[in-house]
Amino acid sequence: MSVGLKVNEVAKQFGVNANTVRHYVRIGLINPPKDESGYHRFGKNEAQTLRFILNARELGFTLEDIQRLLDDASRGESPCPHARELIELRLDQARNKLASLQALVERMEQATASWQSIPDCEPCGQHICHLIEGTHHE
Amino acid sequence: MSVGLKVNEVAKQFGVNANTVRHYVRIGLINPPKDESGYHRFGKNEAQTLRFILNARELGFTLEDIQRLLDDASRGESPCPHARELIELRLDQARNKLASLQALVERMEQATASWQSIPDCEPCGQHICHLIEGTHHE
DNA sequence: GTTGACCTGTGAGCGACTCGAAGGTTTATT
DNA sequence: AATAAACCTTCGAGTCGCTCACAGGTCAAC
Repeated sequence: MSVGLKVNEVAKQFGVNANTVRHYVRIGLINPPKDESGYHRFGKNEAQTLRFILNARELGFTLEDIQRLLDDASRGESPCPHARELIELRLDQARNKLASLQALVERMEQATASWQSIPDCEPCGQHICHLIEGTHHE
Repeated sequence: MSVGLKVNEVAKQFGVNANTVRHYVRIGLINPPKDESGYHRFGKNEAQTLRFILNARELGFTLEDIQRLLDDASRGESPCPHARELIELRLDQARNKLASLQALVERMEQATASWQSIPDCEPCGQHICHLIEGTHHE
């Protein structure tokens, strides 16, 4: 029976940066055993945990959320109730972020569009950059 | 002639957190002179700089960008060319972020919708959370 | 003269990595 | 057998734009 994959191997298999995997190990999301040389070895359980982490990350859970779900599962409890609560919260936050980002992009687009017809300013002491200071957004 | 406003006063006037103003002072975006008691005093120039910073921030410039624009202006050069370059870059980045955030929100919405009809799983050792692991997104 | 409200500078914390340094291990080549 | 290349380890620090906390100085009112 094989001892499992090393960090670079498992990272390559899942298509993520090896440093990302090390980060998850560092903060305790995954606890791969070490071989006699001190190398982390990812067996079936650890690979499953990593896959879970990457799936959850794709769904907008924070690493702290994921830690909590893993803790639930390791205590033999169903993580589903927390998963439902947490994704509700993260979805709400993501929608807020999305709205403010959309507003930002619109402001930026309006600014660049209006700047097309404005020449560069020469320093006059009255303003720092009339492009920026002349852009009004309420 | 007045020596100018103190941090809390200028922050209140512009509707920002005093700590934010202190942060800008700390990283050198604003350099308000100090009075005999060591208190930062914001006169007309400093207030103008703060207004510029807040305007530029609203347009998606990073603080480093803003520093650069202020440096241009203080060297007597027009910051406009850099402003045009930088907003192009930041707009591009904001659009990319927007797209990935939109995709995230869609994944989250699909997941929560599909979870409505799925009961909580009991721990079975086969999976960590079938809600999350059963959610497939390509 | 003391209370309370302000101010100062500094350090640390947020989130999720990402990079670098310093050093140990393994593999391949000479 | 020596050595070089390519891996691995831990740990610390950097990213961004704040935000908060700490320890202490200043000032106006009572």
